[in-house]
Amino acid sequence: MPMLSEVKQKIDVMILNVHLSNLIFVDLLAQADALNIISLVVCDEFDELVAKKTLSDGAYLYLKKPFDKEIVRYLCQFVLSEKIRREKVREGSGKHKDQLKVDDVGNNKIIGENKESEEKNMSYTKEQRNNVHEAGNNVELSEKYMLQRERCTKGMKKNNEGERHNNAIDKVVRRKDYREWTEDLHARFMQVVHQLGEGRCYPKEILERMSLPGLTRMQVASHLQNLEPPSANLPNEQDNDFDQVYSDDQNLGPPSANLPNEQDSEFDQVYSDD
DNA sequence: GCGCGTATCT
DNA sequence: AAGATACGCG
Repeated sequence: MPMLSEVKQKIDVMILNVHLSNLIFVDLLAQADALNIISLVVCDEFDELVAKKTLSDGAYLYLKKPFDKEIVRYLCQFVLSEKIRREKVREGSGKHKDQLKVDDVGNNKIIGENKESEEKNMSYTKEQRNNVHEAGNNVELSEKYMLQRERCTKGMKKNNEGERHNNAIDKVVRRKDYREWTEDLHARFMQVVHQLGEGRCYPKEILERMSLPGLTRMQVASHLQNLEPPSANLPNEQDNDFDQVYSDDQNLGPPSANLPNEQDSEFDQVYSDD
């Protein structure tokens, strides 16, 4: 473990050969995970429970021996793709949502869309990339030999000591679906907001008027929050006596100095898309 | 306990 | 940056 963190050159991958009789390597896995080192665990037996434990402890793949050379070839591609994925996540190359897509287990989708960042650091050829893609989609292969770690660990709420009966009940706590506000969705949202007017732009009503199946009030609220520019508050129409005091750059005069029709246009400004 | 606004987290 | 979550308040 000290070696992992003290070695100067960055370690990309750690391959761990283990026996089921000896499971004390979990700390090592955790250490590697903390250092963002990709860990492969190799074992000569397949035990699903151990495999899952291993994966949840930070391993990226669990492999049963023996495996042929072809697997090894795919293996480096798996590692490579994971490495790229992590890099992208780390530098948050935002904008492109590929990275955050909540893939389910086993579908190691390869990011092929982004052009620059990968070209820069890596030097693999295009055909290699295609092979990677192939490997990622080769479900049969991956199911036969390995179990892949599920991403997006999270979603467990207050999993406190209230319940000692840890068994099949808690199952898989799925992360709440990530709501992506597409153009259409946003447009619909804006339409409803305008339709409601500044008087009652409350999440609940917006939610109801949008009438979309999976949408939650929280999501609407969150989106609404992002919409508002920091200093402008909306739910007032004309009875804002003291609000204007806090706006610094305009309306230096008393509140009564407002032009009668300026409020509407101001509202439009606030909510018009850039 | 819900719905809201706001702050903070990922 | 875009959403999710936490939290306090009425």
